[in-house]
Amino acid sequence: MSVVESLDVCASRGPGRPRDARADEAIIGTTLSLLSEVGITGLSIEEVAARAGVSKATIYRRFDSKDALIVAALASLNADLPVEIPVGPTRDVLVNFFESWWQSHPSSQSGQLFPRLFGHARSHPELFGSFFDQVIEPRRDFFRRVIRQGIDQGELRVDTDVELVTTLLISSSVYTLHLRAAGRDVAPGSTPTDFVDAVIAGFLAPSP
Amino acid sequence: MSVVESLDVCASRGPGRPRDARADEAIIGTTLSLLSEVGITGLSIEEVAARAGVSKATIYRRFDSKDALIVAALASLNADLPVEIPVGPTRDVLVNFFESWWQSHPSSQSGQLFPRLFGHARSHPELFGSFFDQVIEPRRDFFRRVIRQGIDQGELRVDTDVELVTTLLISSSVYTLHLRAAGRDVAPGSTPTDFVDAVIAGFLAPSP
DNA sequence: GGGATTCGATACGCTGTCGTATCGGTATTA
DNA sequence: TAATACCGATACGACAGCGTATCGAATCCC
Repeated sequence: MSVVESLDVCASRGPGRPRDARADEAIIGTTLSLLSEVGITGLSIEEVAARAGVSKATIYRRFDSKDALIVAALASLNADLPVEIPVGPTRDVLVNFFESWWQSHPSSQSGQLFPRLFGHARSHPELFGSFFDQVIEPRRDFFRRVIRQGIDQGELRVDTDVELVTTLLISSSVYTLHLRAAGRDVAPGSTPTDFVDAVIAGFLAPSP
Repeated sequence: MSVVESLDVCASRGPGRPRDARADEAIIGTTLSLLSEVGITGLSIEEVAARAGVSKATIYRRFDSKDALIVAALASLNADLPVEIPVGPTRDVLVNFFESWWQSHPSSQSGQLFPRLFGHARSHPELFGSFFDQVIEPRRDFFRRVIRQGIDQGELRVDTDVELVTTLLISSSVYTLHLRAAGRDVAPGSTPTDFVDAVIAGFLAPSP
C-alpha cells in the first residue's frame, strides 16, 4: 500500500500481476506538469489520473495521499543533476551554464515549477522543506563549487563571499526567467552574459 | 452591487443605511493577510468573512466575485509608495532603503505576499498582470530613478544598464528574504550593505 | 414616521475533490 | 489450474467552497 512497499516489489516478487512501470512514469510526470501549472493547492488527484490515462485506484495503490505523491514527484527531479563541474575560466563556465539554462527554460518543467513551489514555503513548510533539501540545495551546491574553483584558480578574490555570489546569480536568473515567461520582461535585451559579468565584476581578483 | 457603485455612495448619497467603512477595511485587510498565507487558489470567501468578522453577504454586496475582491485588495497595496526619492550618495540611499526593507520584512505583509503572487503568474495571468502593473512596476520605478540619479551625479557609469541593476537589486533581496522567512538562510551573515556593494561594484564610475 | 439600504446570520443548491470500495477483467507466480 | 495482485471504470459518502436568497434588526434620507 505504501510507497516503500511498492519499491520492495522489485526486490522480492510475490504472486500476482506486477505493477506497470509506465503507469509510475505517467503519474509522476503528470504530477510535475500539473504542479507547475496549478501549484500544490490546485493539484487534484482526479486531474492527475485523467491526464495520465490512469485510474484513481492506480494512484492510491502507489501513494498513500496527495502529499506522498507530491513528495515522490519532487524527489524524481534530481535525475539530471550534473555531478562534475566543467573546468575552464570561471566566467565562461558560468556563461555557458546560464546560456543553456535560459535557452531550455521556456520548455523546461522546472522553470515553471520552481517559482510555483517557492510560493508555498509558508503554507506547506514540510513539502517545501523536502523540495528545498532535495532539489534546491544540490543545485546551489553546483554554483558554490564553480565559485570556489574560480577562487582556487586565482580569478576571484580569496575573500569572495561564496553564498552571496551564488545567491546573486541564481536569484536574478530565476526572477528574470520567470517574469519573462509570464510575458513581463524586466531586463529587456539583457543576456546571461550581462548578468554573469555584472555579478562577478565586484569579485574579480586584480589583474597580475 | 459592483465596486464602482460602492465608490459612488460617497459622492451622491441616496436613502438607506450607509455602508460601514470599517467593514471595507476589514475585508481588504483580511484578504491580503489570507493571500499571503494561502495564495489565490487557497483563498476562500468564507474564511475572509469569518476572520474579518463580517458576513458573506457583506462581501458580495461590495465585490462581484472572488477575483474582483482580489483585484481590489491588490490595488490597495499602493498606499505607502514613496513618491520622492531621497537625495544623497547612491550607495547610501540604496543601503538605507534595503535596511529598512529587511528590518520590516518579517512582519510585513508584502514580504510574504509578493513571492506568493509571483507563483500564480501562469495560472492566473489576468490577476498577475494587474498585480504586476499596479504593484511591482511602481516599485521597480523607484529603483530606476535612484539608479538614474546615481548616473546623473557621476557615481555610476553613464552606460549603466538601469534595468539590469534594478533587477539584480530586487531579485536578490526578494529571494533572500523569502527563503530566510521560510527558515532557509541562503546567505547567512550577509547584510543589505553586502548586497548593495556587490551589485553596484561593477557599475561604479572610475574615481576622478 | 416611512421608505430605502445596510447589517449579521443562516440556509440553499451546485460543483469539485478526497479517499474508499467494488466490479469484471488481466497478467503473473506457485 | 488456482491464487494473487494488478488494471480501468465507476460509484459512494463526506466535506468544503461558491454565489444566491431570505430573515429580522439597525441606520440613514426625505
